[in-house]
Amino acid sequence: MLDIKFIRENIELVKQSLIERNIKLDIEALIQIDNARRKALTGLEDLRSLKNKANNEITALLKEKKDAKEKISSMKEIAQRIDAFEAEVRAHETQVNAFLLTIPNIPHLSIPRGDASQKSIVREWGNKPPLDFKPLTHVELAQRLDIIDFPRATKITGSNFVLFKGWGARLERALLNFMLDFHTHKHGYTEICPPYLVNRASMTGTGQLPKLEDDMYKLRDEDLFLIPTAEVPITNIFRDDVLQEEQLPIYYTGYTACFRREAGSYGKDTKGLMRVHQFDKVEMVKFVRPEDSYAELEKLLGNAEAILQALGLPYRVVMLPTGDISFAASKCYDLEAYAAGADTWLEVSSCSNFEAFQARRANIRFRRKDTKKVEFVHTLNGSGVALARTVIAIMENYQQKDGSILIPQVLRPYLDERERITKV
RNA sequence: GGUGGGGUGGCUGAGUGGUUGAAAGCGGCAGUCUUGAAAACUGUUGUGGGCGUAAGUCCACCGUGAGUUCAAAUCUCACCCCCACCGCCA
Repeated sequence: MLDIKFIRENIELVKQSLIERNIKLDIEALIQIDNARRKALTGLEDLRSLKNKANNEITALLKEKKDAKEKISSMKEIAQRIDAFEAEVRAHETQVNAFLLTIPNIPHLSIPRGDASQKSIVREWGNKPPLDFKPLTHVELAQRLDIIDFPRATKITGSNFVLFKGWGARLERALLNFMLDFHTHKHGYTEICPPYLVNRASMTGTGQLPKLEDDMYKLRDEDLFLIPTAEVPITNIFRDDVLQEEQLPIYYTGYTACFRREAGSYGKDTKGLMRVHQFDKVEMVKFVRPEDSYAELEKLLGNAEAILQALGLPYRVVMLPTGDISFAASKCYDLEAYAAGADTWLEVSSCSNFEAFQARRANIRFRRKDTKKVEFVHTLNGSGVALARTVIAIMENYQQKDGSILIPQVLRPYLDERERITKV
């Protein structure tokens, strides 16, 4: 969320950012509502001031055992006018806040302007596997090796759910353990295992609500949602808290399943593991001082890249343009892993700096050591990395002519030191 | 699910209608004393917002929301959350 004061002082900047994001919002209308709010607020506060003074006088009269009847009855009318003003101020406030929750973050100056076609490729790492045969897709491989059972997942739950089996399930678990170990041992993160259900305040704090309610799985009997990413519970750890400057930066990582309805994306990327309603992901979340957040973003990106490098997966780093970054982000890099079977790049990580956008919504602040002043932290997060698509990349890039899959070296300690997954 | 207790400032904790933004203690900061530190003593110490160049001034905030009243931390109602015990259960 942006500060209303900031918006008032930077109207042109905010308007420009909306154009660059291709979002239509009437900022002038917001300013009008806020003007009305301020006007009513001033009127209200004047009356309240009057009331407070009168109440003190009444108190004094009563103490001296004097008659205060006249004074009291004269205040009745004031009280009514205060009630009317309060209702007005409240109505305006509700409108302003609702509007503020729909305004996206301001894109950082360093990112490309324009729609998705303007994304810029920052760098590529690794070489595509030199396969001397026609590679299979992960769906075909999974079927032959009997490690993923799509039809039965559909029977149990519905379409676009997954059931891993045998070495497929082991591979999933190995990847999670490997990534968590890597981030905690080598990158200084503290592991978190958070709840998978969160309340409305948490969803609003990180920016998923109110905009994306249709994309969430929601409980019927309670106002709780299944998390779409570990970002939500982990970022909300410090909701409404004041941290000490010395505590920063804070690095958290955690594995959770992630649940997404993907409403409106039917027919798109529906093959196999590409776009599923439940997938596993290791997430990294940082709480940092404002002046450090862009350096921290680069480090975060490096932490995610290190995973792909360790797994030996060729990938590219993409900087998203203004029209393609998420609602809450001001700058975002995607990591796209190459998958040989489909011959395509798959988004396996998204690393974003939210600056104070989430912190303002979730009210996450810290106290400066020297000035003692409190201000909002900057929050960042990145996938480190998302599993379903990483599994695609591993299966397709490491497939062998005989239909088996070579296991990346770093995963073997987690898989009984096996070299490959073969048909059982 | 049942019963009982409770949500007050960074923390502990008083406060049941009228200078209570809120006692006291702890913690923090500044000072006195000291070669230095500790102790002791003194002072100070919440957040957000409106108006104002500023000094300043006004308003709000005692879980959340509504209500009663001239006046609410204090009374009423609803909701949320926490704790304890019982029941159920991985």
